[in-house]
Amino acid sequence: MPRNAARTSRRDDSLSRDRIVDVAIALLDRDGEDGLTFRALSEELATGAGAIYWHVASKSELLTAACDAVVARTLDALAASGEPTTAIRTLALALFDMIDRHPWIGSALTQAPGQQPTVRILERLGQPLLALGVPIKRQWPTVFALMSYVLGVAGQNAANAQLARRTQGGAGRAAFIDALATAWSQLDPAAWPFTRGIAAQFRTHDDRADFLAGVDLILAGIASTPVPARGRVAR
Amino acid sequence: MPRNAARTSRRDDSLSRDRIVDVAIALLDRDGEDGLTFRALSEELATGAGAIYWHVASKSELLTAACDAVVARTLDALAASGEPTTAIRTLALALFDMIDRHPWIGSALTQAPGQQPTVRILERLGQPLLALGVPIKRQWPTVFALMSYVLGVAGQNAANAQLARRTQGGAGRAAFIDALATAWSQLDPAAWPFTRGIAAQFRTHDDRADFLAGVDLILAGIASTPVPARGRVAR
DNA sequence: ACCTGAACACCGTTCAAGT
DNA sequence: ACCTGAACACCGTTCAAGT
Repeated sequence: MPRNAARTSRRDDSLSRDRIVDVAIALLDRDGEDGLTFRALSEELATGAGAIYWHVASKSELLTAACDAVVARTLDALAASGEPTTAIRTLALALFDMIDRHPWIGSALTQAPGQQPTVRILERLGQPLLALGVPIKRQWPTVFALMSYVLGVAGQNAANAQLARRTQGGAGRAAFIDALATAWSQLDPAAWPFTRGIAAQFRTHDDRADFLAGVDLILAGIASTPVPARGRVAR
Repeated sequence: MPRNAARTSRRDDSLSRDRIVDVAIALLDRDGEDGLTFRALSEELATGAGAIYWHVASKSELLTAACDAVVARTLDALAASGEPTTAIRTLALALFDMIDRHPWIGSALTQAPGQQPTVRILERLGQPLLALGVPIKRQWPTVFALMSYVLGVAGQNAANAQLARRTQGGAGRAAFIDALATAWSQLDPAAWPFTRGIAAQFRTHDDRADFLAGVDLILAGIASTPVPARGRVAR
Protein backbone atom coordinates (compact mmCIF):
# COMPACT_ATOMS: atom_id res chain seq x y z
CA MET A 1 0.00 0.00 0.00
CA PRO A 2 2.07 2.96 -1.25
CA ARG A 3 0.46 5.69 0.78
CA ASN A 4 2.76 8.65 0.30
CA ALA A 5 4.70 7.35 -2.68
CA ALA A 6 4.23 8.26 -6.30
CA ARG A 7 3.30 11.84 -5.71
CA THR A 8 5.41 13.66 -8.24
CA SER A 9 6.56 10.77 -10.42
CA ARG A 10 4.41 7.93 -11.63
CA ARG A 11 7.32 5.47 -11.59
CA ASP A 12 7.39 3.38 -8.39
CA ASP A 13 11.09 2.55 -8.63
CA SER A 14 12.46 6.07 -8.46
CA LEU A 15 14.57 6.71 -5.39
CA SER A 16 12.77 8.79 -2.79
CA ARG A 17 12.81 9.18 0.96
CA ASP A 18 9.47 7.40 1.22
CA ARG A 19 10.72 4.42 -0.75
CA ILE A 20 13.90 4.22 1.32
CA VAL A 21 11.82 4.22 4.50
CA ASP A 22 9.52 1.51 3.12
CA VAL A 23 12.45 -0.73 2.19
CA ALA A 24 14.04 -0.06 5.58
CA ILE A 25 10.86 -1.24 7.31
CA ALA A 26 10.82 -4.38 5.17
CA LEU A 27 14.46 -5.14 6.04
CA LEU A 28 13.88 -4.52 9.74
CA ASP A 29 10.83 -6.76 9.75
CA ARG A 30 12.61 -9.53 7.88
CA ASP A 31 16.04 -9.54 9.48
CA GLY A 32 15.62 -7.66 12.73
CA GLU A 33 17.51 -4.65 13.96
CA ASP A 34 20.84 -5.82 12.55
CA GLY A 35 19.19 -6.30 9.16
CA LEU A 36 19.09 -2.57 8.49
CA THR A 37 22.38 -1.90 6.76
CA PHE A 38 23.33 0.62 4.15
CA ARG A 39 24.78 -2.21 2.11
CA ALA A 40 21.58 -4.27 2.26
CA LEU A 41 19.63 -1.11 1.56
CA SER A 42 21.83 -0.30 -1.44
CA GLU A 43 21.37 -3.75 -2.89
CA GLU A 44 17.61 -3.77 -2.38
CA LEU A 45 17.33 -0.33 -3.95
CA ALA A 46 19.87 -1.12 -6.67
CA THR A 47 21.96 1.96 -5.96
CA GLY A 48 25.01 3.11 -4.02
CA ALA A 49 25.28 4.04 -0.36
CA GLY A 50 25.88 7.66 -1.24
CA ALA A 51 22.55 7.93 -3.03
CA ILE A 52 20.75 6.99 0.17
CA TYR A 53 22.71 9.56 2.13
CA TRP A 54 21.44 12.22 -0.20
CA HIS A 55 17.87 11.55 0.99
CA VAL A 56 18.60 10.62 4.60
CA ALA A 57 21.02 12.18 7.09
CA SER A 58 22.08 9.11 9.05
CA LYS A 59 21.11 5.63 10.05
CA SER A 60 19.50 6.77 13.28
CA GLU A 61 17.39 9.32 11.42
CA LEU A 62 16.27 6.57 9.06
CA LEU A 63 15.40 4.30 11.97
CA THR A 64 13.30 7.02 13.59
CA ALA A 65 11.56 7.72 10.29
CA ALA A 66 10.76 4.02 9.84
CA CYS A 67 9.47 3.91 13.38
CA ASP A 68 7.31 6.96 12.89
CA ALA A 69 5.79 5.61 9.70
CA VAL A 70 4.65 2.41 11.42
CA VAL A 71 3.36 4.27 14.48
CA ALA A 72 1.42 6.73 12.33
CA ARG A 73 -0.19 3.93 10.31
CA THR A 74 -1.12 2.01 13.45
CA LEU A 75 -2.72 5.01 15.13
CA ASP A 76 -4.51 6.05 11.95
CA ALA A 77 -6.05 2.60 11.64
CA LEU A 78 -7.42 2.86 15.18
CA ALA A 79 -10.96 4.15 15.53
CA ALA A 80 -11.46 6.54 18.43
CA SER A 81 -13.65 4.63 20.88
CA GLY A 82 -15.96 6.48 23.25
CA GLU A 83 -15.35 5.49 26.84
CA PRO A 84 -11.96 6.82 28.03
CA THR A 85 -10.92 3.68 29.93
CA THR A 86 -11.83 1.49 26.96
CA ALA A 87 -9.97 3.84 24.63
CA ILE A 88 -6.80 3.55 26.70
CA ARG A 89 -7.04 -0.24 26.92
CA THR A 90 -7.65 -0.56 23.17
CA LEU A 91 -4.80 1.80 22.34
CA ALA A 92 -2.44 0.01 24.73
CA LEU A 93 -3.21 -3.35 23.15
CA ALA A 94 -2.78 -1.94 19.65
CA LEU A 95 0.67 -0.63 20.59
CA PHE A 96 1.56 -3.93 22.21
CA ASP A 97 0.60 -5.84 19.07
CA MET A 98 2.38 -3.34 16.83
CA ILE A 99 5.65 -3.79 18.72
CA ASP A 100 5.13 -7.53 18.78
CA ARG A 101 4.86 -7.51 15.00
CA HIS A 102 7.77 -5.08 14.53
CA PRO A 103 10.13 -5.87 17.44
CA TRP A 104 12.71 -3.30 16.34
CA ILE A 105 10.24 -0.52 17.17
CA GLY A 106 10.78 -1.10 20.86
CA SER A 107 14.37 0.05 20.86
CA ALA A 108 13.80 2.59 18.09
CA LEU A 109 11.30 4.42 20.31
CA THR A 110 13.76 4.43 23.20
CA GLN A 111 16.44 6.00 21.03
CA ALA A 112 14.25 8.89 19.90
CA PRO A 113 12.67 10.42 23.00
CA GLY A 114 10.47 13.44 22.46
CA GLN A 115 10.52 12.87 18.70
CA GLN A 116 7.53 12.58 16.41
CA PRO A 117 6.58 8.94 17.12
CA THR A 118 6.62 9.46 20.88
CA VAL A 119 4.54 12.60 20.66
CA ARG A 120 1.92 10.84 18.55
CA ILE A 121 1.56 8.17 21.24
CA LEU A 122 1.56 10.76 24.02
CA GLU A 123 -1.29 12.63 22.39
CA ARG A 124 -3.45 9.57 21.85
CA LEU A 125 -2.89 8.28 25.37
CA GLY A 126 -3.48 11.73 26.80
CA GLN A 127 -6.80 12.65 25.23
CA PRO A 128 -8.75 10.03 27.22
CA LEU A 129 -7.06 11.30 30.39
CA LEU A 130 -8.65 14.69 29.75
CA ALA A 131 -12.01 12.94 29.47
CA LEU A 132 -11.32 11.18 32.77
CA GLY A 133 -10.89 14.57 34.42
CA VAL A 134 -7.26 14.21 35.44
CA PRO A 135 -6.28 17.67 36.75
CA ILE A 136 -3.73 19.69 34.78
CA LYS A 137 -0.98 19.30 37.36
CA ARG A 138 -1.20 15.52 37.22
CA GLN A 139 -1.57 15.16 33.45
CA TRP A 140 2.10 14.95 32.55
CA PRO A 141 3.11 12.52 35.31
CA THR A 142 0.10 10.36 34.48
CA VAL A 143 0.65 10.04 30.71
CA PHE A 144 4.30 9.61 31.36
CA ALA A 145 3.64 6.68 33.70
CA LEU A 146 1.16 5.17 31.28
CA MET A 147 3.36 5.56 28.23
CA SER A 148 6.47 4.35 30.02
CA TYR A 149 4.65 1.26 31.18
CA VAL A 150 3.17 0.49 27.76
CA LEU A 151 6.37 1.01 25.80
CA GLY A 152 8.49 -0.62 28.51
CA VAL A 153 6.48 -3.83 28.69
CA ALA A 154 5.86 -4.07 24.96
CA GLY A 155 9.53 -3.48 24.23
CA GLN A 156 10.63 -6.02 26.81
CA ASN A 157 8.15 -8.54 25.44
CA ALA A 158 9.49 -8.07 21.93
CA ALA A 159 13.10 -8.36 23.14
CA ASN A 160 12.18 -11.61 24.90
CA ALA A 161 10.63 -13.03 21.77
CA GLN A 162 13.66 -12.11 19.69
CA LEU A 163 16.08 -13.57 22.21
CA ALA A 164 14.04 -16.77 22.36
CA ARG A 165 14.18 -17.00 18.59
CA ARG A 166 17.96 -16.56 18.59
CA THR A 167 19.01 -18.78 21.50
CA GLN A 168 16.81 -21.80 20.88
CA GLY A 169 17.13 -23.81 17.71
CA GLY A 170 13.62 -22.85 16.75
CA ALA A 171 11.64 -24.18 19.68
CA GLY A 172 10.95 -20.52 20.31
CA ARG A 173 9.22 -18.68 23.05
CA ALA A 174 7.45 -21.59 24.75
CA ALA A 175 10.72 -23.47 25.29
CA PHE A 176 12.38 -20.27 26.50
CA ILE A 177 9.69 -19.63 29.11
CA ASP A 178 9.76 -23.27 30.15
CA ALA A 179 13.54 -23.24 30.64
CA LEU A 180 13.31 -20.09 32.75
CA ALA A 181 10.44 -21.45 34.85
CA THR A 182 12.38 -24.65 35.47
CA ALA A 183 15.49 -22.72 36.50
CA TRP A 184 13.44 -20.58 38.89
CA SER A 185 11.71 -23.61 40.40
CA GLN A 186 15.12 -25.00 41.36
CA LEU A 187 16.30 -21.87 43.19
CA ASP A 188 16.97 -22.01 46.91
CA PRO A 189 13.72 -20.89 48.60
CA ALA A 190 15.67 -19.40 51.50
CA ALA A 191 17.57 -16.98 49.23
CA TRP A 192 14.94 -16.50 46.51
CA PRO A 193 11.54 -16.96 48.19
CA PHE A 194 9.60 -14.79 45.77
CA THR A 195 11.09 -15.93 42.48
CA ARG A 196 10.91 -19.56 43.61
CA GLY A 197 7.27 -19.01 44.54
CA ILE A 198 6.10 -17.60 41.22
CA ALA A 199 7.89 -20.14 39.01
CA ALA A 200 4.78 -22.25 38.46
CA GLN A 201 2.53 -19.25 37.77
CA PHE A 202 5.16 -17.87 35.44
CA ARG A 203 5.25 -21.06 33.36
CA THR A 204 1.61 -20.72 32.35
CA HIS A 205 1.31 -16.94 32.18
CA ASP A 206 -0.15 -15.02 29.25
CA ASP A 207 1.92 -12.04 28.09
CA ARG A 208 -0.93 -10.07 26.62
CA ALA A 209 -3.24 -10.64 29.59
CA ASP A 210 -0.51 -9.65 32.07
CA PHE A 211 0.25 -6.55 30.06
CA LEU A 212 -3.41 -5.55 30.19
CA ALA A 213 -3.55 -6.34 33.92
CA GLY A 214 -0.77 -3.79 34.43
CA VAL A 215 -2.66 -1.19 32.41
CA ASP A 216 -5.68 -1.86 34.61
CA LEU A 217 -3.50 -1.46 37.69
CA ILE A 218 -2.47 2.01 36.55
CA LEU A 219 -6.05 2.89 35.57
CA ALA A 220 -7.21 1.75 39.01
CA GLY A 221 -4.53 3.94 40.54
CA ILE A 222 -5.73 6.93 38.51
CA ALA A 223 -9.34 6.30 39.54
CA SER A 224 -8.45 5.98 43.23
CA THR A 225 -6.30 9.11 43.33
CA PRO A 226 -8.26 12.03 44.83
CA VAL A 227 -8.84 14.91 42.45
CA PRO A 228 -7.11 17.73 44.42
CA ALA A 229 -3.95 15.65 45.02
CA ARG A 230 -1.54 18.23 46.39
CA GLY A 231 0.43 16.09 48.82
CA ARG A 232 1.18 12.38 48.84
CA VAL A 233 -1.09 9.84 47.20
CA ALA A 234 -3.76 8.71 49.62
CA ARG A 235 -4.43 5.15 50.82
CA MET B 1 36.83 -1.10 45.97
CA PRO B 2 38.10 -4.44 44.65
CA ARG B 3 35.45 -6.67 46.13
CA ASN B 4 35.89 -9.96 44.30
CA ALA B 5 39.37 -9.37 42.98
CA ALA B 6 42.63 -10.70 44.38
CA ARG B 7 41.29 -14.01 45.56
CA THR B 8 43.85 -16.47 44.27
CA SER B 9 46.64 -14.12 43.31
CA ARG B 10 47.85 -11.16 45.30
CA ARG B 11 48.78 -9.21 42.18
CA ASP B 12 46.05 -6.77 41.14
CA ASP B 13 47.20 -6.55 37.52
CA SER B 14 46.77 -10.21 36.56
CA LEU B 15 44.12 -10.74 33.90
CA SER B 16 40.94 -12.20 35.31
CA ARG B 17 37.26 -12.15 34.50
CA ASP B 18 36.60 -9.87 37.46
CA ARG B 19 39.19 -7.37 36.35
CA ILE B 20 37.87 -7.38 32.80
CA VAL B 21 34.37 -6.68 34.11
CA ASP B 22 35.63 -3.86 36.31
CA VAL B 23 37.46 -2.20 33.43
CA ALA B 24 34.40 -2.69 31.21
CA ILE B 25 32.26 -0.85 33.77
CA ALA B 26 34.79 1.99 33.92
CA LEU B 27 34.80 2.30 30.12
CA LEU B 28 31.00 2.22 29.94
CA ASP B 29 30.70 4.87 32.63
CA ARG B 30 33.30 7.10 31.00
CA ASP B 31 32.44 6.81 27.30
CA GLY B 32 28.92 5.40 27.23
CA GLU B 33 27.67 2.32 25.48
CA ASP B 34 29.88 2.83 22.43
CA GLY B 35 32.89 3.12 24.69
CA LEU B 36 32.98 -0.60 25.39
CA THR B 37 35.22 -1.93 22.65
CA PHE B 38 37.56 -4.87 22.60
CA ARG B 39 40.25 -2.55 21.34
CA ALA B 40 39.77 -0.04 24.15
CA LEU B 41 39.60 -2.95 26.57
CA SER B 42 42.83 -4.42 25.19
CA GLU B 43 44.63 -1.14 25.54
CA GLU B 44 43.40 -0.52 29.07
CA LEU B 45 44.35 -4.05 30.09
CA ALA B 46 47.63 -3.96 28.14
CA THR B 47 46.90 -7.19 26.31
CA GLY B 48 45.46 -8.54 23.05
CA ALA B 49 41.83 -9.05 22.11
CA GLY B 50 42.28 -12.82 22.13
CA ALA B 51 43.29 -12.80 25.78
CA ILE B 52 39.97 -11.22 26.71
CA TYR B 53 38.07 -13.78 24.68
CA TRP B 54 39.68 -16.51 26.73
CA HIS B 55 37.90 -15.19 29.85
CA VAL B 56 34.69 -13.96 28.25
CA ALA B 57 32.53 -15.54 25.56
CA SER B 58 31.30 -12.44 23.73
CA LYS B 59 30.66 -8.75 24.04
CA SER B 60 27.04 -9.25 25.03
CA GLU B 61 28.03 -11.67 27.79
CA LEU B 62 30.50 -9.09 29.06
CA LEU B 63 27.85 -6.38 29.00
CA THR B 64 25.46 -8.54 30.99
CA ALA B 65 28.20 -9.38 33.50
CA ALA B 66 29.03 -5.69 33.92
CA CYS B 67 25.34 -4.94 34.39
CA ASP B 68 24.93 -7.69 36.95
CA ALA B 69 27.93 -6.53 38.96
CA VAL B 70 26.50 -3.01 39.31
CA VAL B 71 23.00 -4.27 40.09
CA ALA B 72 24.32 -6.66 42.73
CA ARG B 73 26.38 -3.92 44.40
CA THR B 74 23.43 -1.52 44.38
CA LEU B 75 21.03 -4.03 45.91
CA ASP B 76 23.60 -5.17 48.49
CA ALA B 77 24.10 -1.61 49.62
CA LEU B 78 20.37 -1.22 50.21
CA ALA B 79 19.12 -1.95 53.70
CA ALA B 80 15.87 -3.90 53.83
CA SER B 81 13.34 -1.43 55.19
CA GLY B 82 10.31 -2.62 57.12
CA GLU B 83 7.10 -1.31 55.66
CA PRO B 84 6.42 -2.98 52.25
CA THR B 85 5.25 0.16 50.48
CA THR B 86 8.26 2.10 51.75
CA ALA B 87 10.55 -0.73 50.73
CA ILE B 88 9.22 -0.66 47.17
CA ARG B 89 9.52 3.12 46.92
CA THR B 90 13.07 3.07 48.30
CA LEU B 91 14.10 0.27 45.98
CA ALA B 92 12.52 1.94 42.96
CA LEU B 93 14.39 5.17 43.67
CA ALA B 94 17.66 3.31 44.17
CA LEU B 95 17.25 1.64 40.78
CA PHE B 96 16.34 4.96 39.18
CA ASP B 97 19.48 6.59 40.57
CA MET B 98 21.63 3.61 39.62
CA ILE B 99 20.53 3.80 35.99
CA ASP B 100 20.91 7.57 36.05
CA ARG B 101 24.51 7.13 37.15
CA HIS B 102 25.20 4.27 34.72
CA PRO B 103 22.97 5.04 31.70
CA TRP B 104 24.19 2.00 29.74
CA ILE B 105 22.48 -0.27 32.28
CA GLY B 106 19.09 0.67 30.90
CA SER B 107 19.65 -0.99 27.54
CA ALA B 108 21.85 -3.73 28.99
CA LEU B 109 18.94 -4.90 31.14
CA THR B 110 16.62 -4.92 28.14
CA GLN B 111 19.03 -7.09 26.20
CA ALA B 112 19.27 -9.75 28.90
CA PRO B 113 15.71 -10.66 29.93
CA GLY B 114 15.37 -13.37 32.53
CA GLN B 115 19.11 -13.25 33.25
CA GLN B 116 20.76 -12.81 36.62
CA PRO B 117 20.42 -9.02 36.94
CA THR B 118 16.70 -9.09 36.14
CA VAL B 119 16.03 -11.91 38.58
CA ARG B 120 17.81 -10.03 41.35
CA ILE B 121 15.52 -7.06 40.82
CA LEU B 122 12.44 -9.27 40.50
CA GLU B 123 13.18 -10.88 43.82
CA ARG B 124 13.71 -7.63 45.68
CA LEU B 125 10.59 -6.03 44.22
CA GLY B 126 8.59 -9.19 44.88
CA GLN B 127 9.31 -9.77 48.55
CA PRO B 128 7.38 -6.67 49.70
CA LEU B 129 4.46 -7.81 47.53
CA LEU B 130 4.27 -10.99 49.60
CA ALA B 131 4.12 -8.82 52.71
CA LEU B 132 1.31 -6.81 51.12
CA GLY B 133 -0.67 -10.02 50.74
CA VAL B 134 -0.90 -10.05 46.95
CA PRO B 135 -2.45 -13.44 46.12
CA ILE B 136 -0.32 -16.02 44.31
CA LYS B 137 -2.21 -15.75 41.04
CA ARG B 138 -1.58 -12.02 40.84
CA GLN B 139 2.04 -12.04 41.99
CA TRP B 140 3.69 -12.47 38.59
CA PRO B 141 1.54 -9.91 36.73
CA THR B 142 2.05 -7.46 39.58
CA VAL B 143 5.87 -7.66 39.83
CA PHE B 144 6.06 -7.69 36.10
CA ALA B 145 4.09 -4.46 35.89
CA LEU B 146 6.13 -2.88 38.65
CA MET B 147 9.49 -3.94 37.23
CA SER B 148 8.56 -2.97 33.68
CA TYR B 149 7.52 0.45 34.84
CA VAL B 150 10.63 1.02 36.93
CA LEU B 151 13.12 -0.18 34.32
CA GLY B 152 11.16 1.42 31.48
CA VAL B 153 11.05 4.89 33.00
CA ALA B 154 14.57 4.78 34.39
CA GLY B 155 15.94 3.58 31.07
CA GLN B 156 14.03 6.23 29.16
CA ASN B 157 15.21 8.90 31.55
CA ALA B 158 18.82 7.83 31.07
CA ALA B 159 18.41 7.74 27.29
CA ASN B 160 16.99 11.27 27.41
CA ALA B 161 19.92 12.53 29.42
CA GLN B 162 22.42 10.94 27.04
CA LEU B 163 20.66 12.31 23.99
CA ALA B 164 20.55 15.76 25.56
CA ARG B 165 24.28 15.52 26.21
CA ARG B 166 24.97 14.55 22.59
CA THR B 167 22.68 16.91 20.69
CA GLN B 168 23.27 20.12 22.60
CA GLY B 169 26.70 21.63 22.74
CA GLY B 170 26.80 21.14 26.47
CA ALA B 171 23.75 23.05 27.59
CA GLY B 172 22.46 19.65 28.55
CA ARG B 173 19.19 18.42 29.85
CA ALA B 174 17.60 21.73 30.84
CA ALA B 175 18.01 23.16 27.34
CA PHE B 176 16.70 19.94 25.84
CA ILE B 177 13.55 20.00 27.96
CA ASP B 178 13.09 23.67 27.22
CA ALA B 179 13.36 23.17 23.47
CA LEU B 180 10.81 20.36 23.60
CA ALA B 181 8.40 22.35 25.75
CA THR B 182 8.65 25.29 23.38
CA ALA B 183 8.00 23.05 20.36
CA TRP B 184 4.96 21.56 22.07
CA SER B 185 3.60 24.93 23.07
CA GLN B 186 3.56 25.93 19.40
CA LEU B 187 1.56 22.91 18.22
CA ASP B 188 -1.88 23.37 16.73
CA PRO B 189 -4.34 22.96 19.66
CA ALA B 190 -6.97 21.51 17.31
CA ALA B 191 -4.76 18.62 16.25
CA TRP B 192 -2.71 18.21 19.45
CA PRO B 193 -4.95 19.33 22.31
CA PHE B 194 -3.32 17.20 24.97
CA THR B 195 0.35 17.73 24.11
CA ARG B 196 -0.27 21.44 23.63
CA GLY B 197 -1.97 21.55 27.01
CA ILE B 198 0.80 19.95 29.03
CA ALA B 199 3.68 21.91 27.48
CA ALA B 200 3.88 24.38 30.37
CA GLN B 201 3.68 21.68 33.04
CA PHE B 202 6.27 19.67 31.17
CA ARG B 203 8.74 22.53 31.16
CA THR B 204 8.95 22.62 34.94
CA HIS B 205 8.50 18.93 35.70
CA ASP B 206 10.76 16.89 37.99
CA ASP B 207 11.88 13.55 36.58
CA ARG B 208 12.44 11.86 39.89
CA ALA B 209 9.20 13.09 41.41
CA ASP B 210 7.19 12.03 38.36
CA PHE B 211 8.84 8.64 38.42
CA LEU B 212 7.83 8.20 42.04
CA ALA B 213 4.30 9.41 41.28
CA GLY B 214 4.00 6.56 38.78
CA VAL B 215 5.19 4.05 41.35
CA ASP B 216 2.57 5.41 43.72
CA LEU B 217 -0.05 5.07 40.99
CA ILE B 218 0.75 1.36 40.65
CA LEU B 219 0.86 0.92 44.42
CA ALA B 220 -2.54 2.60 44.67
CA GLY B 221 -3.81 0.23 42.01
CA ILE B 222 -2.52 -2.77 43.96
CA ALA B 223 -4.14 -1.50 47.12
CA SER B 224 -7.49 -0.88 45.45
CA THR B 225 -7.65 -4.27 43.72
CA PRO B 226 -9.92 -6.67 45.64
CA VAL B 227 -8.14 -9.69 47.07
CA PRO B 228 -10.08 -12.50 45.32
CA ALA B 229 -9.72 -10.92 41.84
CA ARG B 230 -10.88 -13.73 39.60
CA GLY B 231 -12.56 -11.72 36.84
CA ARG B 232 -11.83 -8.24 35.55
CA VAL B 233 -10.35 -5.59 37.75
CA ALA B 234 -13.09 -3.80 39.63
CA ARG B 235 -14.00 -0.10 39.40
C1' DA C 1 20.00 18.11 -8.60
C1' DC C 2 20.94 13.58 -8.04
C1' DC C 3 23.64 9.36 -8.29
C1' DT C 4 28.02 6.17 -8.27
C1' DG C 5 31.20 3.35 -5.88
C1' DA C 6 35.70 3.29 -4.07
C1' DA C 7 37.92 4.55 0.19
C1' DC C 8 38.32 5.56 5.27
C1' DA C 9 38.17 4.52 9.88
C1' DC C 10 36.33 1.72 12.46
C1' DC C 11 33.91 -2.78 14.55
C1' DG C 12 33.47 -8.08 16.90
C1' DT C 13 35.52 -12.33 16.44
C1' DT C 14 38.83 -16.00 15.11
C1' DC C 15 43.00 -18.46 15.11
C1' DA C 16 47.68 -19.94 14.20
C1' DA C 17 51.49 -19.33 16.83
C1' DG C 18 53.79 -18.57 20.91
C1' DT C 19 54.97 -19.30 26.31
C1' DA D 1 46.57 -23.13 30.60
C1' DC D 2 46.89 -18.74 29.06
C1' DC D 3 48.35 -15.00 26.03
C1' DT D 4 49.72 -12.50 21.40
C1' DG D 5 48.46 -9.92 17.47
C1' DA D 6 47.60 -10.26 12.70
C1' DA D 7 43.72 -11.30 9.76
C1' DC D 8 38.73 -11.75 8.40
C1' DA D 9 34.38 -10.17 7.42
C1' DC D 10 31.94 -6.85 8.32
C1' DC D 11 30.08 -1.81 9.70
C1' DG D 12 28.50 3.74 8.96
C1' DT D 13 29.95 7.56 6.58
C1' DT D 14 32.43 10.51 3.21
C1' DC D 15 33.63 12.29 -1.13
C1' DA D 16 35.65 12.94 -5.65
C1' DA D 17 33.80 12.07 -9.85
C1' DG D 18 30.20 11.47 -12.89
C1' DT D 19 25.32 12.61 -15.29
